[in-house]
Amino acid sequence: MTKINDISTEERILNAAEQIFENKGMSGARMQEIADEAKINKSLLHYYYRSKQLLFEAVFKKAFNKLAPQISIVLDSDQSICEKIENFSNNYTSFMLKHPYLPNFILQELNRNPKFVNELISLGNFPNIKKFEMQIETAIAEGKIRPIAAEQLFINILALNIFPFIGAPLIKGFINASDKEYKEILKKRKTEVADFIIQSIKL
Amino acid sequence: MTKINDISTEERILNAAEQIFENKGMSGARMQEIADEAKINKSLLHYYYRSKQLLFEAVFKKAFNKLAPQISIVLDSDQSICEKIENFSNNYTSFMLKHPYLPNFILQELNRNPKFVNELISLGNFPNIKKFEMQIETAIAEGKIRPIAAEQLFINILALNIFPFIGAPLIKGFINASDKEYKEILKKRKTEVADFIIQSIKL
DNA sequence: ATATTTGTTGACCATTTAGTTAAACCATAT
DNA sequence: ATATGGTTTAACTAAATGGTCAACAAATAT
Repeated sequence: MTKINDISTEERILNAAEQIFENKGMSGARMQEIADEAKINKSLLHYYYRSKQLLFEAVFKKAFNKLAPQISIVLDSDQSICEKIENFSNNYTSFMLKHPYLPNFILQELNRNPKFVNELISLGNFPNIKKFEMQIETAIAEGKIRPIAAEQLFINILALNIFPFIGAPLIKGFINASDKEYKEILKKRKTEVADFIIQSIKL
Repeated sequence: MTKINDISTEERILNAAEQIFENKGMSGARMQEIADEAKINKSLLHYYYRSKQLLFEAVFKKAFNKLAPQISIVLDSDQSICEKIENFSNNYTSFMLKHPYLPNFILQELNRNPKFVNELISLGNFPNIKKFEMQIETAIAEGKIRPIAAEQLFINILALNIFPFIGAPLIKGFINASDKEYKEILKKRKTEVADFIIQSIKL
């Protein structure tokens, strides 16, 4: 059985599959390429994960489960609004600097197959805006922040944090930044984005 | 010759190709599917556009040439900062509501093949941040807006306007919005986003 | 020791897919 | 009417690709 070795092979496959799927997407990825990356025979892919589709789903769910907890900071935690904005901007950007292809991969595949969202929702582990909505409405009623619809604020928080990774190639072109320079700009955003948002909603 | 018919067929192909490529991306699109969509024989695709790659490039460049002028509003026009933010937010969102797959398509393909940006730049027609940078620096020096790096502000403007389209399936899931409800939320953003940004940079 | 289960491989298969080709079609100029 | 040249089609090809299978290897249980 060699449990140690089992895990090693199965994980090597999953890691290789992540690498390839996140770079090329479901339709651009090739089973042979994943096998090469994992340095195993192509048949082994089918031995551990029956089909390309199932391997893809394993990768996708793993990727999504890295994203969901970050979103939960905003939607489900008990922090104050400012804390949420600051923590999310800082944590998310730090995390994505290490996995820059992840947001693009997830959104790409969700756009290609929007029904997948429903599966994720029914699987649980899918953050929901309700609690956040209450928090915002209360804060507005108490005169702590400017009036703004919770959805709009939520979209803004996501947009300002996620887009810089998805739009990287385009933005780099517009602002003439090298990879290194752009990475510095992203690092600065850990605090800049939070400031920008808070500045906009404070009275 | 039938010049009228020539254009009609060639354009029917390009329209069909847009439809398919923007939905499925380069690697997910099938030449047969494009032919079916255009209601012509597959060989005609190769007659007018030698290969899948060339057909794809025609579609991509056409798509990019719809986006570039919008960005130029922000980077190259002579409007005031507020006018730029208001006009871009309004124009861009209005336009994208009619072409919701466009931003996703462009960013997807640029992420998959970042070298393509260089081609676009060398082809001209690629907006550059320099002028905008000067404008922001001047406005800050004159005490008209809060200090902020031009790149950061520019990224924020793009993020707040573009992300809601790319992230649509995910956001819809988080906020429990139907397609119709989400479209309403996007419409509201035409003015909300501009307010949000201006609120943040004004003194 | 050896039978049994688990892991791994190379060879193979059926299908899909981009691309080709030769013939048919059709409008127009002569 | 008919030759000409662009347009369109059906049939075909070669390569790529996801997936299978039977045999081999290695570990574990008996």
